[in-house]
Amino acid sequence: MGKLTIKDIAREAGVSITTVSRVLNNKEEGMSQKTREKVLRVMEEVNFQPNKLARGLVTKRSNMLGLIVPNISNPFFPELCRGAEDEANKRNYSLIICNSDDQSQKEENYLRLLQEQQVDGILLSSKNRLSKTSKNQLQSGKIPYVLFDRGEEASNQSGVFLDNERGGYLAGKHLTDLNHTQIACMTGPTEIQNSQQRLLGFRRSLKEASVQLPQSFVLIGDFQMESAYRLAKEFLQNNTVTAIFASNDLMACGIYQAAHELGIQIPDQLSIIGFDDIPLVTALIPKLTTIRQATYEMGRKAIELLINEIENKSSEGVVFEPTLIVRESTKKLKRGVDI
Amino acid sequence: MGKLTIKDIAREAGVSITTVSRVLNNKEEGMSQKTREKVLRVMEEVNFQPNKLARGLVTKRSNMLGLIVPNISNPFFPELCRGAEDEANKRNYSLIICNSDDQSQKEENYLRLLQEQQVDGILLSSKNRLSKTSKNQLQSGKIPYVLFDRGEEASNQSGVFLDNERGGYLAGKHLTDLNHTQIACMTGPTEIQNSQQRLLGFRRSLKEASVQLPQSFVLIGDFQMESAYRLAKEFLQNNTVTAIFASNDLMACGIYQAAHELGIQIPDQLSIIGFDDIPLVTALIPKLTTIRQATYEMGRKAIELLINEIENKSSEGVVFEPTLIVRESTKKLKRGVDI
DNA sequence: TTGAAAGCGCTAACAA
DNA sequence: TTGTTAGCGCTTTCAA
Repeated sequence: MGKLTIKDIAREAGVSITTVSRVLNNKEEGMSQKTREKVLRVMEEVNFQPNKLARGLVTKRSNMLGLIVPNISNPFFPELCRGAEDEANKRNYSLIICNSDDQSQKEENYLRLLQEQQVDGILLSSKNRLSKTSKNQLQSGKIPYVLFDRGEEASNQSGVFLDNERGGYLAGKHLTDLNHTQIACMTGPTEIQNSQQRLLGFRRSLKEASVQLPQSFVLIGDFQMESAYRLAKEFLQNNTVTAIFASNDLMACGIYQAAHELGIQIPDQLSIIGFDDIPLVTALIPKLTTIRQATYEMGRKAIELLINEIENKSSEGVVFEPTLIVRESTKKLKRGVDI
Repeated sequence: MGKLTIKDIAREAGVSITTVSRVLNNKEEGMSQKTREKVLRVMEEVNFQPNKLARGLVTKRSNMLGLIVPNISNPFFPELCRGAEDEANKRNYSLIICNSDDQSQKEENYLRLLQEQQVDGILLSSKNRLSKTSKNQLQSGKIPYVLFDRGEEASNQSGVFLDNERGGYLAGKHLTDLNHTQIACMTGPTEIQNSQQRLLGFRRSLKEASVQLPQSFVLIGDFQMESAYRLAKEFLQNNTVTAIFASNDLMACGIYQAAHELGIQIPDQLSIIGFDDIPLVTALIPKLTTIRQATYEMGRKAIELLINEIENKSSEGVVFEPTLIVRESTKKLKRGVDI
């Protein structure tokens, strides 16, 4: 026998398919308790599993959501996905996860695919501004979507973002509060807004403390460990700083390696502060001081917004505040000390 | 206007819906080039997106696959998911990802949910043996599935596994080859078969080298960093060993912490070898020597098997071989040295 | 309180 | 080479 349908249940229970459909959807009104129980019993007996595709075809609701991340292997995203999945599941939605590798081409393909799969909404963490094609794709489909992790200025589009400027500011302030005056900064790719914002905030805090940030102390990284290692190694061989702010934790790891190989002690000779607070960062020795994003919560919230938008058509953005997590990789300098 | 359907395309192009369906499905036979082009043009113009739910309803193929992992936040799994997603996408399938937290209850719920969503197959990484309910669920639905990462003895069920015994053996052999004779081992939970297998192989290698493994040197961990730290700290305060094998990298991280706090130098006073080779492990100082699983490739292969099973009904298991990755956390002892 | 019937958007015989 | 028609499994008027 193939899969059972409501027809089979109806026949077995001696009622019409309408009635079966009614108990399936918990329609309270108008139905004798007896009938309902009879149907339920039959369903139970045969372990009936309604076909959601068929339902979706008529209700225009698939109860599926798309989630596009740059790369799930980037340790920043699993937590986010987890938050998203938990919230989605709680609200009876399933999550289709896609990796765009920050390529517009892939992003656009997935956007189209997801719409063909009739997802009810899309959660999108796109590199930067949406490509025109992506935007068209999204809007022509009239599909609710919320953006995550990257800003879209002056948009009425709902989204979940971090106050990156504030994060950069906190990092810089922490360092200047510890009396550091010779500070370098490793940013992410310049075309990514998040990088820019973090650098901006960082600059602001240094300025407040009257600390200079020479242009040559701003290293342009790419958010990866490997290149951060190389950049840092070269930089540290030729320059003297007492602290570095890495725009994300992965790059901070690379800096650890470089310092280690050069025999530079953290935090005694060099303070390092990261950004993100990815889980494994507590495994570093010494433990990394960093700026935390509430990643799980952001994933959860993003889904919440998305579902609200789907169900009520209401829509608003949320900006999360980063927090400073002081661990062991930053150290207070005696006032006026230069190494 | 609502979403466009093949009806609209048919009307616009002045053909029947059958014809539209035909070009949609690239049916070569019988259709003038002119008609095909006309239809394609119309589709192009309005950016037509066929409804896959409707198609699935008739073809009995949703082109969706379910992937159940214990927890995507465990750094072992993102790589796997990535491999799975890439392969799925290449073959035109989408992936619904679910976190079971190793709870049978959640696993069963997801299994049911996925079947109701009409996924074409399921990739399942279950804690241990499948619960009876899960098994029933899977079999009553007649849904193709492949198991991942954990064994199911004497089953004709296809799956993708690692030779964990061999991995444990390699770890032990590496240590004895380096002349270590006082060795401890931190395992995962005893009820997880993988743990057992790794320990078994480890024991075998020590035996071959005539090295004792006292019962008190076998620490039962839980694959987490935190408890590994606590276990290791207590153990290292009261015992003298020159090497520890951690059954996964996360626990190795915890041991690093403990050693660090006790002032024990790695690898000079203590060699550590891990298991898995999760990405961030190269960020540890010194870099961790470990047993590598080809995680991405396993994810890819698992999807390949699953799709084969779906499409050809053929089915076979694959066992991957672990490899030893020597980095900096293990050190050769002079023969006959005891500390 | 219940059921008959239409139809969601698509595919697949079968006919022409 | 093309079209007509009957469903896929479900929900939803509308009628009884």
